[in-house]
Amino acid sequence: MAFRVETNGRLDGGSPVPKYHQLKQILKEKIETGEWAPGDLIPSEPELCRMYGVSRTTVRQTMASLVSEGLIVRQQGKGTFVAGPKIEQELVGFYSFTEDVMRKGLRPRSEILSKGVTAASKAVASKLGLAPGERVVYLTRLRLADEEPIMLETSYLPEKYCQGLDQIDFRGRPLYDVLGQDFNVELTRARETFEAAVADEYEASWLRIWPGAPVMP
Amino acid sequence: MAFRVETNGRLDGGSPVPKYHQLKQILKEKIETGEWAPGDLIPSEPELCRMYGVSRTTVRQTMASLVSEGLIVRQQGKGTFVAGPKIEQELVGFYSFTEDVMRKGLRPRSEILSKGVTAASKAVASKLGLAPGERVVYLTRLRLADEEPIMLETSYLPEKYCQGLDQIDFRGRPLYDVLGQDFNVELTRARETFEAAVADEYEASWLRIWPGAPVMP
DNA sequence: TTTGTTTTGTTGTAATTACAAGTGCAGGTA
DNA sequence: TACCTGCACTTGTAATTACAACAAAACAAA
Repeated sequence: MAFRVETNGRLDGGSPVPKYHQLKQILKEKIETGEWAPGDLIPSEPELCRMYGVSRTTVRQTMASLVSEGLIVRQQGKGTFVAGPKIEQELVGFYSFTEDVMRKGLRPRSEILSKGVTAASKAVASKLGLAPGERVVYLTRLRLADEEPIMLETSYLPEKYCQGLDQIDFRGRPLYDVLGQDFNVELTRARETFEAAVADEYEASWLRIWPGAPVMP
Repeated sequence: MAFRVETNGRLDGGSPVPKYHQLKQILKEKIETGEWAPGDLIPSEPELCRMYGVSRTTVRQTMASLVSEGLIVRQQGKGTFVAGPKIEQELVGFYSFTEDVMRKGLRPRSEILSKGVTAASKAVASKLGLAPGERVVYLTRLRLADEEPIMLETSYLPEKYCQGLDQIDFRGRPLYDVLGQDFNVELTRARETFEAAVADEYEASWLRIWPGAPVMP
């Protein structure tokens, strides 16, 4: 006991399962069990090397895999952080379709297919931290890049944060801009669902003919 | 001219854009232009090292990226091959959700959210090679793996190939099985749209509460 | 206080080396 | 023929080294 080495355990080198995969499972578990919560800074590469007795090569191979699975986010000079659920990632990480498309040199545009206010379903309410039945604003937008339909997006927001949202014309403006400037909504309380990120030809043509279909749950 | 070195050109080391990214663009272009066709065996790692004057580290970094984008497929001992287009992979390559899920050791299940017959819109008609207004069968299914909603899928098929499809109970059976055995439909005439391949927790709960929403265009 | 510089710690890029493991073939052996 | 062994070639795993790029805090100078 007294001389127990401060390490989370060496990885099994003789095992047929590669070290980077063993390490990946270990880190994955820490994330999934909540030992490492979303937003947490996780140990740096050199620390992990020491903790598990592997080279930086192996640690980085593990990290790359976790990044591609969307479990962690890395930032040069700062560190590696546990990613929230994808939704949160894109919102809290300040994902903006408009900016994203512009960065690629394309012209972004949104078509509002439907919007309004409705009572929150149980599922939506729980995600937004509301009581079931509380009123939420919904918004379904077709997002286009250079007039090419790219994404169908449905957003829910608590109505109490968005009085008058339906009068706003935010075509061409990022939704978060509108909310931030005009309503000062706390971003972390917004949730969105994203559908159909695929942009293949057929999907596009299918989206194009959508008139204003009633897609609300 | 006479002594031109047989190489595809060294990469620019002084450039701010990393070598593995430069190489990635080069290989990507060869694939997208068709110089390397789907199924082709592309140069081995040592060959690429020689051709572009980079280390195997860099080549492998490039390859990993292309694999994650689905442009190439690698096989230990054999080599690296150009992957077909995704759509083709999944449809013409006889993609079957049921088989795919079973291969992963999970129990596949489908819930039919809506089905019926309608007149083909112009867009759908053109994709299926029909005259506008011809009748098509539509089918919206929620696909589950071990009771976890994974995919929301809408299929269109020409009615003339599918007389009586609505009487069939194909829960648990691959759609192509049903069509192949009972209707002998030519697979290449089928088209599908895939939505929401993401399986994160929130998306799942959102799908779960979908009663049978009218999602037809 | 404000600004600029240095230092420290982080991830990113890259080369090099070594061996393991899968594939296919050529050649030898029973 | 049938089987096996070795060899050549492929990708996979892993350690090591070096430096670049970025971020933030600590520090020094105006």
